[in-house]
Amino acid sequence: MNAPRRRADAAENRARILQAAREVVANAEEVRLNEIAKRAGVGQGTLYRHFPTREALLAEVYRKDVDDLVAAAPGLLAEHAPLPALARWLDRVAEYAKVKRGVFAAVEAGLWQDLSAHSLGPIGETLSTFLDAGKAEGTIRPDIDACDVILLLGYLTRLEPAEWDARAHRLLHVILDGLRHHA
Amino acid sequence: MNAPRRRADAAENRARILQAAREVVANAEEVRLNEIAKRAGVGQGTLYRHFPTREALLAEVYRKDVDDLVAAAPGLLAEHAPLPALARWLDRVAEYAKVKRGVFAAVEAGLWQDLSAHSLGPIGETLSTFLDAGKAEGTIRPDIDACDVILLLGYLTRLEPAEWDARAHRLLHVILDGLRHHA
DNA sequence: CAGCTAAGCGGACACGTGTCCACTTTATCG
DNA sequence: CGATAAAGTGGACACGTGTCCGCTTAGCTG
Repeated sequence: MNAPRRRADAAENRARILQAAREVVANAEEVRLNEIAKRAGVGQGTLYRHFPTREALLAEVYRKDVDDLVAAAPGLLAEHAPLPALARWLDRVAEYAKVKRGVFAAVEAGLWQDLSAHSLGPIGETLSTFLDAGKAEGTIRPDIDACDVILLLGYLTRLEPAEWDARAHRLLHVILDGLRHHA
Repeated sequence: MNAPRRRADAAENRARILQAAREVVANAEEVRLNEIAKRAGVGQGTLYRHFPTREALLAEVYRKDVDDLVAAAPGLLAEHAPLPALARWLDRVAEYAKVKRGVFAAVEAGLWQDLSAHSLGPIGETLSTFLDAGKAEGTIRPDIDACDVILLLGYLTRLEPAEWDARAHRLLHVILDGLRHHA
């Protein structure tokens, strides 16, 4: 972590790539890696060196959004019972996914890589918080974990914009009902 | 449907492509369209003319499997109440998805195209049968449709083989619980 | 300050997908 | 049977992703 050898220019390149990525994401609908590289004035090799996959890049670009989402969790848990709190939080997640479709897909994919590495990542951790609270209370079935929920939430990725309003919210409720522990 | 003009050789090409596709799917893990074209002795253009997307091709290759799945539905509905019948059918679907992962993804994607075209396709129709029976009985919530269920089922596509046994069945139950109508 | 070493660079390349269009073939019709 | 129109063909091409490797250059070392 502490200052690997040649950080000066490498870090600058990394920053430039990120900057370029933000611009491209903001302006264009399509996010093409080589375009980002060109705009940042670096070769693809450099881009891929800093961000091994497209998901890694997008995840970094939107790290702040994820942080905001994560930060909202404790407040919800303090004010509501676990299940309603989770419902509200997922509403926020879904809202976000609606606006930033492509990004959400990327984040989800990245998240999936985290899971392979036996790390839940910030989103997974947050989900676990809700789930644990619900399990302790006895309202959430004890046999599921954050990974399961993420799997189910994946539908948000595939939902066409046109179908969004009609289905997203309702399906969230279906999932929440499924998570409920029927004593 | 009845004999468009130049069917003779075109149909033969189509058959050869299908034949080649079956061989490739059976032998290789990777399914590359251009390999199929080469093996069939046709150009890519011809392949894409007959099957506009990779899903269309795969769907045709596995049409029989889908038919089998669809054919199993009436029997289940005759012997069981709607919800348990659906549970068993989804078990079969999941079982199939486990063995033929790539295929399932392709079928799902194709199915999604059907839905865009306002046609449910055979799988969608079958699901609707179960859902309608359950709604009539009052055990399935009335506000969901086949499309919703397919959306939720999408997790099967993303599930890693290693995780399969641990999660697939359980998540099926979570979904079924979510579909249940709590009066 | 000069020389060294490896971290870092960047673009050429390989690969798969899907599109396009000039050419070929075949069914029909006079 | 020969002309014709259009259905069909096939491969070249454009594009995006991701990899690879020889060259550059920053930062240490004496």
